Amino acid sequence: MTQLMLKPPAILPAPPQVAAHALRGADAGAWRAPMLLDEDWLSAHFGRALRRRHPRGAHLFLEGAETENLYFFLRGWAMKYKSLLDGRRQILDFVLPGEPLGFVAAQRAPYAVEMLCDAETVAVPRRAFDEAFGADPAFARAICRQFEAASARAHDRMTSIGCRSARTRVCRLLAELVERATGAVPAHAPVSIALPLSQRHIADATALRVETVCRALVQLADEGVAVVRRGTLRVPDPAMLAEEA
Amino acid sequence: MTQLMLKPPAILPAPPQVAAHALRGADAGAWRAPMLLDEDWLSAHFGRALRRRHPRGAHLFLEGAETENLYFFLRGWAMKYKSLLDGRRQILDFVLPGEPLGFVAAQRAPYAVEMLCDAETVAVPRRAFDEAFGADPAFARAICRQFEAASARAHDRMTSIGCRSARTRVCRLLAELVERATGAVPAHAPVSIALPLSQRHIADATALRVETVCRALVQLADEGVAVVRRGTLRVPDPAMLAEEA
DNA sequence: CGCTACTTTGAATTATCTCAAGTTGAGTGG
DNA sequence: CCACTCAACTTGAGATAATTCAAAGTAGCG
Repeated sequence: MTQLMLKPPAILPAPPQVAAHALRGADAGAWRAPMLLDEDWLSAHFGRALRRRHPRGAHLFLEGAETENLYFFLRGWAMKYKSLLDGRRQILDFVLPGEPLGFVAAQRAPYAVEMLCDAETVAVPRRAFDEAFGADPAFARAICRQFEAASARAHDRMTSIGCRSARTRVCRLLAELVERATGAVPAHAPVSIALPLSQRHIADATALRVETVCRALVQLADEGVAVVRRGTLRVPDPAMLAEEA
Repeated sequence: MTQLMLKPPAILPAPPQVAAHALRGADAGAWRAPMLLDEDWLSAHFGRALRRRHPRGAHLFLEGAETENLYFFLRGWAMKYKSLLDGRRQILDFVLPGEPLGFVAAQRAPYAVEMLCDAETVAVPRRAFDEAFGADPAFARAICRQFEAASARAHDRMTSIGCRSARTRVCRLLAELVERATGAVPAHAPVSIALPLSQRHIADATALRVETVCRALVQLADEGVAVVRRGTLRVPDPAMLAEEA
């Protein structure tokens, strides 16, 4: 009954370049990344599925919360993070349009989720999700696939944080985000994407301090490798950035 | 057709304490952790499932390999790791008896898997696995659950590596392994488990250098928090160790 | 018994952090 | 339109946890 709504990102056509807007947050995420789970299909499949809008800074849920829904991102970026007792924060992953969010087994959220810009989601009640998971192997597989991809990203980030220099960690993060946002493998053509992240966010994702991130970004900008300015990331040569990472 | 072979670890009875053997590797993992996926059930379910023995140091597969099987660990420990060009190695996770290993979506292994001691697995051909996944929602859910748990561990480790001191990172790792190996939540009763890891392994898992790990372990031993000696980890007070982590 | 890998300890080095002090820039309200 | 505010960004200089390098000690294994 379900047509193939699961497209491997790799074979998707490269999306159009997004214009570089000066407004951080407002326009970030307006362009839709490759939609792994089609919205119409979601609506049809989950009768009680609820479409929701979230302002920048809103929490979808906090760490430890009992979540009654799972979510699919239609628009906007979010971050998964853990807070530490000493006030530090580790950003675990980012959520981009087209990606699912939530847990099948865990009762309590192992991390918090906060919107990085105005966003839109489809909330699916756990029960409906469970039914779909059991009834539709293709759906189950797609979810599993997403978990696997998230797991791979977690491993990459762990390796990055554990083994690489500050500069390299920042490069890797930027390269990853460009690749995920554009859905394209790194080429030599210049790319520009809306990046709804402060240096604080980059610092918390790479396990560096803001000052260190700042120094790295200044250096990268000087060298023309990558320029982050006013909510926009410009990369003259993504392949070069990827190589650095 | 499938009886409930999926038991949440939390409600399992605490397993018997394993005797402290002096032989690293030989006896490590001889005791079986809570089996999430029963061996008999696996055999019955996957006709072509193949039981295999692997010596310590053997690779199940290397990073980048095209794996034709998925695996379930019956006995022994293994590690998932990534190798870096400069010779460094990041251990991503450990695999304990009762846990599945493999990828549904990825064609190529994103990490290598090496045995930490003599081990025994059940290899399930990808095709058979896929069929079971589609045919049996309970199985699919169990797999998803395991992925989720692995993902949570990756997030914890990322946070640990990114935000904590050398000493704390080592404590967290030891606490995690004790909890996974015994299947029990930390109590005040002394615990001793076979730990088939060298300091090198601990270093690569915590993103520290061997010397730093050594210094941390010496300190922990002096304070009576945890003692690692000849393949055995003794923890006088697991609750205290957990608190430290 | 001797090789090899692992562990331990010390001393010097360094990447990153911390602290401190600007500067810039977006948003606000007069 | 300007002054004000607050947060984000930038830069410098000093502190430090962990690394690096070096070397000795120990244990496992053929």
